[in-house]
Amino acid sequence: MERAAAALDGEVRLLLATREQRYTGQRREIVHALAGLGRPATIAELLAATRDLPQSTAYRNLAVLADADVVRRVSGPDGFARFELSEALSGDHHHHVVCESCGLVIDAATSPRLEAALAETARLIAEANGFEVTEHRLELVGRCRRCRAAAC
Amino acid sequence: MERAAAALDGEVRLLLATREQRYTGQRREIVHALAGLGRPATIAELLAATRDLPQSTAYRNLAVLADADVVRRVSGPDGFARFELSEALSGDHHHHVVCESCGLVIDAATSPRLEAALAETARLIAEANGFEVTEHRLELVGRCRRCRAAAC
DNA sequence: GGTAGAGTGAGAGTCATTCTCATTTAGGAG
DNA sequence: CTCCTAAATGAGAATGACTCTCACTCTACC
Ligand SMILES: [Mn+2]
Ligand SMILES: [Mn+2]
Ligand SMILES: [Zn+2]
Ligand SMILES: [Zn+2]
Repeated sequence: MERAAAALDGEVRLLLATREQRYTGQRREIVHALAGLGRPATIAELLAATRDLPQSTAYRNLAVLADADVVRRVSGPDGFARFELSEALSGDHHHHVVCESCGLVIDAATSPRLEAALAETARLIAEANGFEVTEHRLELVGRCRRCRAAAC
Repeated sequence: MERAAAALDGEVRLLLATREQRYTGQRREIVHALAGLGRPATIAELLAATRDLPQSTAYRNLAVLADADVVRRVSGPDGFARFELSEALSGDHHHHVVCESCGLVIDAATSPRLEAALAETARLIAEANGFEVTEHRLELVGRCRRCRAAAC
């Protein structure tokens, strides 16, 4: 993990440098908390996972990190914003599964077949509507294992 | 349109009746405004498209209509909630294309190939994570024709 | 017509998020 | 190392979409 953490820091520093932003201790804490969690985290989760991170600083730094394409903002089923390391950084395109009962959001692997169908859909949309489709977001909605077990 | 409008009202009345809710004039105005627009509308758009609809009544009635499965709440790229007639009512499963420049959201037809790929993905998720997937939401993100034309 | 309960609407309240600004910090110049 | 300047910080105020309150109105049913 030492090596991976150092490589992550190097990439983040580079992305921030292109926007003339510094890679401060708090920003590193946020990035490493997100890397450790491995799923989209709310502000509350980030505050719990770090030491001495004021709420206003968390919001401001997440905006900076999102602008530098270090993190991505994901909207969950509840009203809370969630954040994860960007696909540019992790190099792994994926989708999300959300539990409509407890709000949990986890990553879901994609597949060549699904991506091919999505690409074809995007092409048809472009033809029919003049819309240029640059990315897609897919959420699979349901109930997580825990909520199913606890169900009445 | 006369026939279709009457049929729509009948279905809405039935859906509301199962929740012991009335189909009032304001609720009819909202439903018909949504039917006329044919794409997810914001509260502001609904207020502009109707006469004498106070904001608080719009929010309350949209909540009632959503609870009765007459309308569906869709989250747009900006922070604003959007509403459309439910798929149960229109009988047409579809996805959305959103313009990240101006916030426009329009409907996008699906295809058997895409739905099959989505169903397979849902099955794999269930196997791997114990997640019971009941529905999916797909947003194709890009730039609309108007924003592309106006681009710098 | 009378009445009980649903619906209405103006305004107050909520709360995640953003903004403000005085203070602290850090990186480069000398 | 010591300034100097601009970025970063953080406590609190402000914002704004949305929800709640409650006195009033309407409506379905008798
Ligand atoms: Mn993710
Ligand atoms: Mn739609
Ligand atoms: Zn759950
Ligand atoms: Zn646009």
